[in-house]
Amino acid sequence: MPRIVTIRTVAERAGCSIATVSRVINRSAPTSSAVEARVRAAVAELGFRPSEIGRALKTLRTRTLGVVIPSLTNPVFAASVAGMQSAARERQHTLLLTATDYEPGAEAELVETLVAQNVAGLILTVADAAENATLDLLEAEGIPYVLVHNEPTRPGRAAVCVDNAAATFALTGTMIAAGHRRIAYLAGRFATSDRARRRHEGYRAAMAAAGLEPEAPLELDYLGDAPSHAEALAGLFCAGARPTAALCSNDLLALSVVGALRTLGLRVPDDISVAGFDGIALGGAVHPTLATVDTPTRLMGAHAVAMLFTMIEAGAAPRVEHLPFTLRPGGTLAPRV
Amino acid sequence: MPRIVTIRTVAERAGCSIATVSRVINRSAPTSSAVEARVRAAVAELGFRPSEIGRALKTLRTRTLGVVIPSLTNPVFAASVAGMQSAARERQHTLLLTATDYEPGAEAELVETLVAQNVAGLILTVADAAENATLDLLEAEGIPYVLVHNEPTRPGRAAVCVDNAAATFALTGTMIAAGHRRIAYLAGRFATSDRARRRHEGYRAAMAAAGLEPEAPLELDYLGDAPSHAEALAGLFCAGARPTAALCSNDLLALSVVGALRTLGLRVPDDISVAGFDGIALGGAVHPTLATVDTPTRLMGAHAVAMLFTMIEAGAAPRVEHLPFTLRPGGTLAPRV
DNA sequence: CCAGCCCGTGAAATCGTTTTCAGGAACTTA
DNA sequence: TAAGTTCCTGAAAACGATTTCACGGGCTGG
Repeated sequence: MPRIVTIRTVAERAGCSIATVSRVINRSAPTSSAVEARVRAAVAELGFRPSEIGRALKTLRTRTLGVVIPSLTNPVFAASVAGMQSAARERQHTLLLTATDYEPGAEAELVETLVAQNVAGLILTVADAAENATLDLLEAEGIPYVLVHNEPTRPGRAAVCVDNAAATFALTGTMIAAGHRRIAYLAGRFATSDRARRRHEGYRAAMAAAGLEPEAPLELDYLGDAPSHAEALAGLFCAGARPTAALCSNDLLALSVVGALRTLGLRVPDDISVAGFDGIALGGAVHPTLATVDTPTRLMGAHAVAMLFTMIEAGAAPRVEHLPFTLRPGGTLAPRV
Repeated sequence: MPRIVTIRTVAERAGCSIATVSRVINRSAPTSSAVEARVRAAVAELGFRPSEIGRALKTLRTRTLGVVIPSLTNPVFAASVAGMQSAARERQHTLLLTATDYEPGAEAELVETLVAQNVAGLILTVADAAENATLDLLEAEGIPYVLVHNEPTRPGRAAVCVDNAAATFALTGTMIAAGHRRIAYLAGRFATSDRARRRHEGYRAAMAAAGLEPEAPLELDYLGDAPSHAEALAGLFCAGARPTAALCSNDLLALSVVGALRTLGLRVPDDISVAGFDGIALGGAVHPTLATVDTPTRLMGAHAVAMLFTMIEAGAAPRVEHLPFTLRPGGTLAPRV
């Protein structure tokens, strides 16, 4: 029994045409105050709210933004979506949310779905922004989009992100300054994603700048069961000449690594220092607190929406916006004595 | 430059009427294999995808589910939305996601927005399911909805939840069995929400059943800064005869409480045992691991979607589905020696 | 061989809006 | 008073799909 009160109902009640009702509602043209009052009264009495669908069909524009992220389970993405949601709401828009769940082919399919819904624009975090047929398609169709977390190398792609390389460069520098020489690099399942690559580059650059030998990255599934992590880490950290510190490519991984090291009988940070990346809230709630790079995740989502609107409304050209990161000291990172 | 290829373009290309194209696409009526082949070819060549808007306007039904939650920042809600998303995707639907950010009046407004988009149904977590004008409105309009996390007392409201009272009853029982007699109850900002109330009831019932005196609940903002929590807890736990255990109404709060107690110089669990509620993933990543009630959050989201579909498609009557919880032992809860 | 059926197809109505176009009333100005 | 403005309003045409209705051709059965 959906939607029985349409603009026609209102028009009858107010004794005018539907065109006039539309004009009153959207203030799209001047109306006499008498008519306007009658229309407003009718709207209120009937509880009328214009159908977004009817409106969208005519204008071919919806008040909806499409979102594609890998997963909501990762607090980083959850936080940025939260930022998008509140920024969108301020502008009377809603989010059509989809997640790939790390399924490779899903990106293209989800974008297609969203485009079929005539979203006003898209915000997405993709595996690789460089060679991405889906993004090419959006550009070909002229549908505005903004990337979040991705750092596109190719010009012409709009994005909101932090400078991942600079951030790991700085973080690695802090660890080196604390006296660490052998710093392991532990990567999550994102080893193939563009941002993970950039982070790794920053690590290598910092090591090289200090005249140190970068370690080969060790790839781990984050938030996989801790036992498996312990096993994977045993080889590296239970050897004679082991690293004194571990740089993890994200916070979830870092928290898991701290736990795994503990089960191996290694103390953090006494035996091994650990640092993460992202700055998720819970990093500050654990003990010892997690040393990490604090990235303004929620803000990134909000800025992405803002940027998308400048593109939609003002036709602004795509650009890359770098948001500032800060190093967050934490108990897991101690000077090497 | 949106959407240049419509069903009409396809019809011309295939040399048939738009009605036939529609029939082929939806298999809504038999077509000759020759025509069908031509239409499919045209669809493929043109990359045609039917406009959800056009379709929705005619049928007055969208392939979209509206979601209203308090916040994405809480991993509990993020996880249940993740479950909804994947369940919806299996059924070729997408989520229109909104969050109230704990703003009191927002619920009604968001639901109105979603209804204006002609969502097929709604899934929501509200502050109070008992006396809720918004839900009454949905029922009056005949729009199907399912609550998640809420435990409606009034019959006729569909919901997927755990038995919060039974769960805290069990958890409190475990603590009592471990020898604790004075068990503090710490509540989050949800003190007013129906599920928080149910949890508190379970605690009180368990205490009463054991012939113990329930403590007055202490209300805290969760994930507020730890210092403020330490301050708030100091009075209770630095007294002479202090509780030996604290039951927290959710995991985020519990993690924060553990940290706050630590800053007060109290050891967990040696001096004070702590337990949470929800079973968020990170509870297992911290040390000591968090004792808690494990609730199938993601599953709840998925089940909510499933239930919603039975209501939409089969016209099933609203019902309350209780999902099982399990007590998850953890290092924060130790026997009192 | 003819009547009757079934099957595939197209024309047209419809969904709820926005928007263009034209017309009528009121008012100003010569 | 006539002509020219200005303003407000309504009729009607979109937008892109689904769906009803009717029709024509090829069957089948008597």
